[in-house]
Amino acid sequence: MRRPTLEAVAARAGVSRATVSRVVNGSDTVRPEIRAAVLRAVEELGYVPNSAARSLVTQRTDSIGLVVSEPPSRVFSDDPFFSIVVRAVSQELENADKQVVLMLASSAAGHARVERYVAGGHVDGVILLSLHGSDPLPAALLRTGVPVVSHGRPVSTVRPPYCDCDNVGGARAAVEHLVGKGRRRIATIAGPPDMTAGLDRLAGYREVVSGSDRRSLVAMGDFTRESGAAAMRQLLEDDPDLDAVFAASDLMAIGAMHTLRKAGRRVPDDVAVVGFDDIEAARYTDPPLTTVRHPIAEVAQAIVRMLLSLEPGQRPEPVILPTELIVRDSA
Amino acid sequence: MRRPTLEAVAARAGVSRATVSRVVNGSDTVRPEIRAAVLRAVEELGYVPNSAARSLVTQRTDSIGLVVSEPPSRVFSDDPFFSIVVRAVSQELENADKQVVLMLASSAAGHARVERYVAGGHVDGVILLSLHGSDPLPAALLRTGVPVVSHGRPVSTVRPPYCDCDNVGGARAAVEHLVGKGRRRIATIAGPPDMTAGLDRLAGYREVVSGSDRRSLVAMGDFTRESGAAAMRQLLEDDPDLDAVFAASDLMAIGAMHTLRKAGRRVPDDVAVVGFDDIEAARYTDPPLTTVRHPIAEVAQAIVRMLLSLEPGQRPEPVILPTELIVRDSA
DNA sequence: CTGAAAGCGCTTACAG
DNA sequence: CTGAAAGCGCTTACAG
Repeated sequence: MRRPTLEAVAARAGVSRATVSRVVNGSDTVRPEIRAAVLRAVEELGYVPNSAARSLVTQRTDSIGLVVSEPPSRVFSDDPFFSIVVRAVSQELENADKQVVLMLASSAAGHARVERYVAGGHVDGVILLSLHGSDPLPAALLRTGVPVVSHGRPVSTVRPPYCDCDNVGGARAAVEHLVGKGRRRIATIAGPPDMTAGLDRLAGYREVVSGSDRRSLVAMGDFTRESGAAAMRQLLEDDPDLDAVFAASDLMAIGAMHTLRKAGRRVPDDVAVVGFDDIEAARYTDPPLTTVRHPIAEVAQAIVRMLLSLEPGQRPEPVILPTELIVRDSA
Repeated sequence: MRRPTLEAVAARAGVSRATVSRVVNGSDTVRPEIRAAVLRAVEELGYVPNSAARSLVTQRTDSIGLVVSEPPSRVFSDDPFFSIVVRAVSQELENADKQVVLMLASSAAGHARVERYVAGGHVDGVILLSLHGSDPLPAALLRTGVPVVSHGRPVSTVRPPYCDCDNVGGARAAVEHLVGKGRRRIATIAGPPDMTAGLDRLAGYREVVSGSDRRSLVAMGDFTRESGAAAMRQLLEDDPDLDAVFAASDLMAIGAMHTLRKAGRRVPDDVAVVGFDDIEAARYTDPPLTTVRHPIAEVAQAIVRMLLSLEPGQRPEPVILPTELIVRDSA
């Protein structure tokens, strides 16, 4: 079932290929009768332009790469972050009539593939997700000359333009809330130290704690429930008298609450818990989770707009969106 | 920053474009010295083949479309199903050196876009997700002649090949477990009636209930937490004496437990709860959720293999993977 | 084993 | 306003 070409449409409409091309591309320098005849032929033949041929001459592909750079261990995690970003990006790109090409790079081989793919001119731009400190991808992609933006501030020294939420301010608000509730021993479960979301939320915690004559008490996690549960066990061992914990993600807060329950601590009576992200699950925990809203979809939309308006050689300023403390029952 | 072409590599290596093409594509009919010279030139110039030009002549794109057909209301839900499928498909396709092009079709305009995109030869095959009864997409895509497979049995009369889990059997096992525990008034929160996962899980429930001289008690949901919470409220109103509920998704089970808690019912003492899917969150509810394991990633892998091995004109048999009851504390 | 040549299906100056 | 022609960057019979 061979698809009809421009040639076939031209023959049917009795015009040249150039004219068909003009009509198909919406040029307004075509006589109405001719346009109508061409459109009829297009319709009758079910003509759809071949995208490879078009890209070859226009040097555009009308697709954008969404590169997710994650270690294999987290690739199957059910972090809603991924899903929300993917959907928001697709939706926003849809308005610009562009497609999303998804690329997971979870290994060195994966990185090489992504790099080749981008260098092969397959996409007009790249959105980077989940950047880790040692990640060589940003530098490699920047070198291809293709426009690149990052969802979240990258750790690496070579920095593509990015959009992020106010991680430090959000963490600060969370911990200040705990201080305001009179909590004395406030611990934190931090995110991975090779991601800026991990670093910045920890920085916000430290600022408030050290500014209020409290001692800091830190355990590390990697944003997953399981790591939150493990970190909470560690924290209880380190200081059985703690009366509050700020987890750098809702998933870790959920894991922490699981551990607290098993240890017989009541939330918030014995230990107050605050999360970060305000994912939907935060409304369904027992008790419902007090957390910091992370405008994930809004950041994604901003990224897309940034990418689409990027002029060659230009370095736009980062965009930082505000967070908001959402008080529920856990703290 | 113009990228080097075959031409440039040929000039540098002192051979013809045909020879460079052969080396780049791994043909073994090239003399070793020449191959080495070409590879050196490729390296020095940083040559990467232009994919549009290659596709134009080979008529292949080495990418596969993943089409998610969902109403806008659910597009931003954080159902891990979406994330798991996307990741599993990418991973599996990576082994075959193919890329995933993600397409969300959440409106009539979206459908038209997807159809045009596929008809435009942008992808070599299509994987369909979240099919709803009235969805015109399967028929439209099948008409393009591009290979299509579906994740989950489609409702529509025109049926692409598919892979699914044993929804009926899984639901049966869940309800039999409740019967075995001596529960008398077993309700169900069903999925949407325009999706086979909704229909089949309800059918499994009905089979067991009606085969054990119990009355059925059904409320409808749409697989989300919120719908599960609302359905549970309805159920408690309809029959305050119910002592068990089978929810057709873990998310709905989580919503139902939320409602039960607010209504002062203890789980499982007053009301036993069983879910479906065994998402990670099921291990972190209070109490941990008894559920039916849905091998989402395995189904996705099977789909990809099916798609890649599809011969033109062939209609492979559906593949149905088994489910497994996971007993925890909620029932 | 290698090269000259045709051709994949489009777009876009350039003439007219 | 329209058409003839060149060209985008590859691959692949076909000769040799």
